[in-house]
Amino acid sequence: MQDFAKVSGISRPTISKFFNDPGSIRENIRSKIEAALEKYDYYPNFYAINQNRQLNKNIGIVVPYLSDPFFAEIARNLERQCINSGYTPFLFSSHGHKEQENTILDTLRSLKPAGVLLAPIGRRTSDKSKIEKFCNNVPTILFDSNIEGVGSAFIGSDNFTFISQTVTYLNNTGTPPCFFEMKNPANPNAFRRRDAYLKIMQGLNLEPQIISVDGEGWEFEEIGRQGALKVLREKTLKSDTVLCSNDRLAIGFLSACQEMGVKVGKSKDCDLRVAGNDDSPYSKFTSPSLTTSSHDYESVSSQAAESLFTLINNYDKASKRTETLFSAKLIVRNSA
Amino acid sequence: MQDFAKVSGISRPTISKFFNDPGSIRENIRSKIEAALEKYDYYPNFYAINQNRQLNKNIGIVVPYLSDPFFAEIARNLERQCINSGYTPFLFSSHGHKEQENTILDTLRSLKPAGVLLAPIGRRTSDKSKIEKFCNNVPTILFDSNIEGVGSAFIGSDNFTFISQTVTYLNNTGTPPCFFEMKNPANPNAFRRRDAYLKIMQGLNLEPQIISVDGEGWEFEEIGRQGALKVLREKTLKSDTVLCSNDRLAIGFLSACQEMGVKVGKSKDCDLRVAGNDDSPYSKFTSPSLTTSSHDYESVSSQAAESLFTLINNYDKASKRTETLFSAKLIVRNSA
DNA sequence: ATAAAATATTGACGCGAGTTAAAATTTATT
DNA sequence: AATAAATTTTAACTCGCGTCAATATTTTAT
Repeated sequence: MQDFAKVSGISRPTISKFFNDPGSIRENIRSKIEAALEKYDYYPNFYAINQNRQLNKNIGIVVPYLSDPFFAEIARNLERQCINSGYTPFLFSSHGHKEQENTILDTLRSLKPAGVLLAPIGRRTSDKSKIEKFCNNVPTILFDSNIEGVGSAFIGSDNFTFISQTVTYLNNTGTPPCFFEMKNPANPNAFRRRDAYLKIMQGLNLEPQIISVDGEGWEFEEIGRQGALKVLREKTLKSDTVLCSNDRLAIGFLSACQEMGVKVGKSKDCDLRVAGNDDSPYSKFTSPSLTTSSHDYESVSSQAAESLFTLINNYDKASKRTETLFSAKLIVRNSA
Repeated sequence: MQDFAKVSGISRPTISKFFNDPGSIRENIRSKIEAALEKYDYYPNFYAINQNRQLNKNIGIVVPYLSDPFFAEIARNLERQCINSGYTPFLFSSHGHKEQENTILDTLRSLKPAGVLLAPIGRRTSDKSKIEKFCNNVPTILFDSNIEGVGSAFIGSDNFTFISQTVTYLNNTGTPPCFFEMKNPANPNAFRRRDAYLKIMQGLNLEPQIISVDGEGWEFEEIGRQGALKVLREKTLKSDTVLCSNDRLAIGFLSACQEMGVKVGKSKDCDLRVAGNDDSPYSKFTSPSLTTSSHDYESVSSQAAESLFTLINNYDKASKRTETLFSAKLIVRNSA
């Protein structure tokens, strides 16, 4: 930078100011710098920049599993929000492993970002005390999956409305649904959905049936398919309507139905109605297209990002932890 | 680190050595450090670590669009490879925009990573001279999408085998296919696939039909669906067999067929056969399940990672640029 | 026990830009 | 034109750890 300052005819501190906020220096000086920049192709060193800075512009984004289209979509939105607000996002995926999540937390601690947007792999799976300690050192907003009392805020979707809307709809238009889920879900929202299903069925004075299928990991479609094949073969379904804990399981379920010659849909000649949750980008294109509940992706991500930005700018002033839940929107398609 | 050295009773340079390679110091000293680490929870500063280092362990991974399941999958594999080899991967998505790709390149230049795995958004879309300059400064391996002469190596899939296998198979089992694609594809491999289709049909002495549908961006399913609806309504298909340029378009095509009551499959009562390319994670679960060509994800990613690691360790010795293409594997399912 | 080899300690410098305070210069105001 | 206000320049310090050379201390081999 010293060299660049010399050749551009501007003092080093001014150059430094320029890179932090080009608007803070006088027009004629700025254009001189810009001209020199064109000519000499200098770029500041990331490590040196951040070494002795009080507040940098780096934001960490952590999701449990980036190959899941839901998280891919959320991550994409969050990155965009950060970029638009002048931050540099660093994206990490825990790959569904606690160890990886911990490693990422260590990396981030060392990166000392201005803030972090964290979707933990789960209250029961994550290393709670580690995350707690992390949040005490780095301004952090939790999203998607809540850990009570941890982080400065939580922003997510209201799993109860997901289920209640759909159960009500399915009940009003036909048989009340049974609930199809993983016995050991990778994502903790599944527990809340199961609870919601039970509560709502109870409220409607209906007998619940929960089908919990085997399988570990994040290959939900295959797990759903295998589970559905089993259920369909053994004919253990007590209802002709199935509500799946998430869309990816539902996609697997639909695939099994096709394989078994079970016709899915709303018309009279159909054997089964199947609904999902999450409105994954692929649900619109299944055969039949999947009836599901949609996250308010846009609201969740913009709210999470906004919360983090204000948190960053007011980190000294302590404020109460907030939890924000966005309601689901029922998306009626052809499968139920 | 000075403080930590004091309380742990070990000298600072030794602590420094410990963090760079715990195996390089004596057992008894190491365990002392580890004990102190437990007790005092010290972690080194990322910026300071990298500031005055000759070779760091950071690797940049850049993909054009992370919400595309193909890139999500490749990125996941690449990250794993890096982690397993002791590197810290930093993942970036260009979000399909040249400007974003350029910004990422700037960030990476400043990050001075040991190496970069880059999948450009495309020979025609990317800022070629910018990428070229970048590659002169940072050890870079290109993957997925080649830019002739740029980077130290290219690793990708052989688009020709994708198409040739499938065309041959479709031709042998029924009508030769027409080719369904985007007029202005977001991913440059589409051009190679189109060319391959033409060449192969010519070689077989068959009349090609290319259907190029409108639409911009990365929402391939919807683009495929709209395009298919148009084609099906206008009955412009000259063949009862459709080969789609990629799986996501095919998924949209299948969705349109379902909507129009067109039956897809291999049996006699079916109207159409549809095949895709890429073997996206969702293709197994469509109705009917999608016949497609599979990338050798594992080989591409491990080869790309390995190439980068050896490049990093031999950056001084100049070696010739190599191009490695992995063949596709035909995955016959029910749609064709 | 002694010599040789391997490792640890001491002390000091450097990385490259952020940051600050005082002095010098430019621009804006009266 | 004189004064006040806003920027820029100068000069120097800082950040935390990598790195290196000389020295001291282990460990291993003889």
